Amino acid sequence: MNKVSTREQIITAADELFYEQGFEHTSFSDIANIVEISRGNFYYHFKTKDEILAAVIQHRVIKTQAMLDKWENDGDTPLARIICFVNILITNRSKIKLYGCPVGTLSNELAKLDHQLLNEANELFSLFRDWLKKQFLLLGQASHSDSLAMHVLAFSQGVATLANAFNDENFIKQEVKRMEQWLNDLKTTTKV
Amino acid sequence: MNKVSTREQIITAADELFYEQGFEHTSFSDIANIVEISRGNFYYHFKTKDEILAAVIQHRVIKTQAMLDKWENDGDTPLARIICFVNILITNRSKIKLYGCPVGTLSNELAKLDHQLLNEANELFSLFRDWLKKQFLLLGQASHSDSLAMHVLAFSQGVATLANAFNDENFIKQEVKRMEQWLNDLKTTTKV
DNA sequence: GTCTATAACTGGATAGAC
DNA sequence: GTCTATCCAGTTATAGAC
Repeated sequence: MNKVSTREQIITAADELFYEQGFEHTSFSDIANIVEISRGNFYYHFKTKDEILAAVIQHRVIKTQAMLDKWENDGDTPLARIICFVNILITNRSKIKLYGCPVGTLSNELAKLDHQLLNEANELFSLFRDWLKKQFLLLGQASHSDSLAMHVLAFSQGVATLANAFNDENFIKQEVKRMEQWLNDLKTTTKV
Repeated sequence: MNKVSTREQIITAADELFYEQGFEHTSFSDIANIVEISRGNFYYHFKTKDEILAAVIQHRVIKTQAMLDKWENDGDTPLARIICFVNILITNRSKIKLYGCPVGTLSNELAKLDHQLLNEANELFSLFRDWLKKQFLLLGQASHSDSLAMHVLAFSQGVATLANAFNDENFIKQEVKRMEQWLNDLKTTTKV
């Protein structure tokens, strides 16, 4: 069992708190309390709050890329892989119900703060978008692969937002079923 | 030309700032600067920040109800009325691109703050949900009118979130077209 | 109803001892 | 690498003059 570095502990704690409480609402004390270090020590590892945010985003990018790579292997067909994506809504439903989607909510918070790291945060969306686009290309939807990728991404965002607002996990299941049906229909038609 | 009361001016300014900057990020000074009153005077009108938030939500509820009533009159058929709803995305696209949906983003922010007025904010979602449900009932979709209402609501949320993240107004137009097509198809089939 | 002054507190950030 | 002590700016909120 390796010892986890303080820096890593800070990133993990901040990652979670930024999701659950929002970036701005999370203070250095909040993070320091979880990691059980003093606020002063904090500054040895990160000089500014933005530095922590940058590290958290970087951490999420790496985790996301690893997840996409895993789906790439797990799914036998492009359709199966897209359904892997759709199913994260089910897997993460209890947290989504409480806090929404980690990607969408951070992106929106930073947009309202007019924060300089907004573009970096939106990179997470691009990872999903490009990956989905690739799958739709393989599905033979060459002419509108990007449009379909955006549609599936928008679907996931809408479901997360409403599941959060109405505190409703069942709604997630219902909509995922609808989306799977739509994806299956897509295979057999060429409708835009 | 009637003089607008200071109280009303505060509510209008707060309404806008909460949308553009978020609730927590907006300070009393921000609002006071716009209304051009001192921070001290502020407390004559509202004792706490939560009181302003409550007034802003109440204000939005009234505006929303008026808008729904207007659509009720403007649209000749239930389908036309639902399309009125979908088209707010087009009408408000420039602001949505910058700040997302005012309903969804406030709801999510308050959820993360674990704020006591979260339920009041979510009432805005319920207004739309119930109104849409009514239209789908009239469309003859008795058995899943609520599920369809939620689907259309989720659609609007997803589109707003992605339009904001990717700074893309065109995406809004594209998805609205897709939704209108889907609504038209719904009339002729009984597919869930 | 509006103002100034100020209290009470919290947040991010620094300096320097250990 | 970790700590305590401290600074400074910004925020909510109050008291009291005009």
